[in-house]
Amino acid sequence: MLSKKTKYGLKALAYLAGREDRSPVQIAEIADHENISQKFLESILLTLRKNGFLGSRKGKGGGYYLIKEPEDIPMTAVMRILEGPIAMVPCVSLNFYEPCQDCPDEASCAVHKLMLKVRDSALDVYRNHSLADLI
Amino acid sequence: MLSKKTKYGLKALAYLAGREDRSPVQIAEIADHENISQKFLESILLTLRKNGFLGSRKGKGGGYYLIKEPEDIPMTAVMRILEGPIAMVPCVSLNFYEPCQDCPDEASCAVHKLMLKVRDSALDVYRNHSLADLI
DNA sequence: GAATAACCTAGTAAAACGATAGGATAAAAA
DNA sequence: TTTTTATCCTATCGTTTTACTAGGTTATTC
Repeated sequence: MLSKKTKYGLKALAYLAGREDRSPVQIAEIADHENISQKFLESILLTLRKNGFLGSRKGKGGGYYLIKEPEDIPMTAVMRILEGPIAMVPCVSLNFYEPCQDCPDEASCAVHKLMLKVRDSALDVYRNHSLADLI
Repeated sequence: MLSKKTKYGLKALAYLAGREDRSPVQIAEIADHENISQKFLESILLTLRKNGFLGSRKGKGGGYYLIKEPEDIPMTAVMRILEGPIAMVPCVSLNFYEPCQDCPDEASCAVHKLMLKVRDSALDVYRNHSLADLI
């Protein structure tokens, strides 16, 4: 299941991407428009900024704005920052790999083989979409 | 992320499917072979039985056994019982549909469109695999 | 009737989730 | 310079989910 954090983050990014100009938009405006708790959204936008997706300005006329063009923001990157691994098990994750405690041999693991295919199929979708496709 | 419940359930089913005969196998044997807590596995096998995937016998020589041939057990069915919805958001789920509170219009929701594609890609994998493919 | 092994309900510790509180900092306006 | 505005940041908190565990019940076999 997609966390609310990811869902809200995607909606906020899509909202920013859908605007004509790239002038700062206040958290309150986004939260209001997308029906998101403002405080919660605040923390989400903060992590998006810290990870290079957004810029921000304080004070009057401040807010958040896209730092790159929507076409140049791949969904793989966004999903990995917001949701974490795209894979359903750490042992098939490209960016968050971890071996399983319980299985002695990955190559002969039934779950491993299936989950590799599921990961590849999801990856295929995310790799072929940028933020621009969300608008 | 795949829950341990699902992971263990898949492993147990694969273990049963990989045996030559369909005679009952004790929980202890499966738990031992797959490095799973026996009590936890017990509850998982119980739900698999209640959902028509397994049969069981009590007493000496008892245990669990596959009720159908592995080829006839689609991964979609197994995943839905063990893990729940295949979709990442309820609003794009075929079997567990629920509307979102926060978004007024599904058709114009950025997340909705993307998650539909992700669901379809995952569904494609599960639909093209049966338990037989896990061995 | 003793041993065996599944059946079943309940409970529980720990982690994750979805926020919220409240002040600090920076920038613009007065 | 002071006030206002809006992000920055850390900490906390209630609820839910997860991953088990406990302990007794029932059915089957020997």
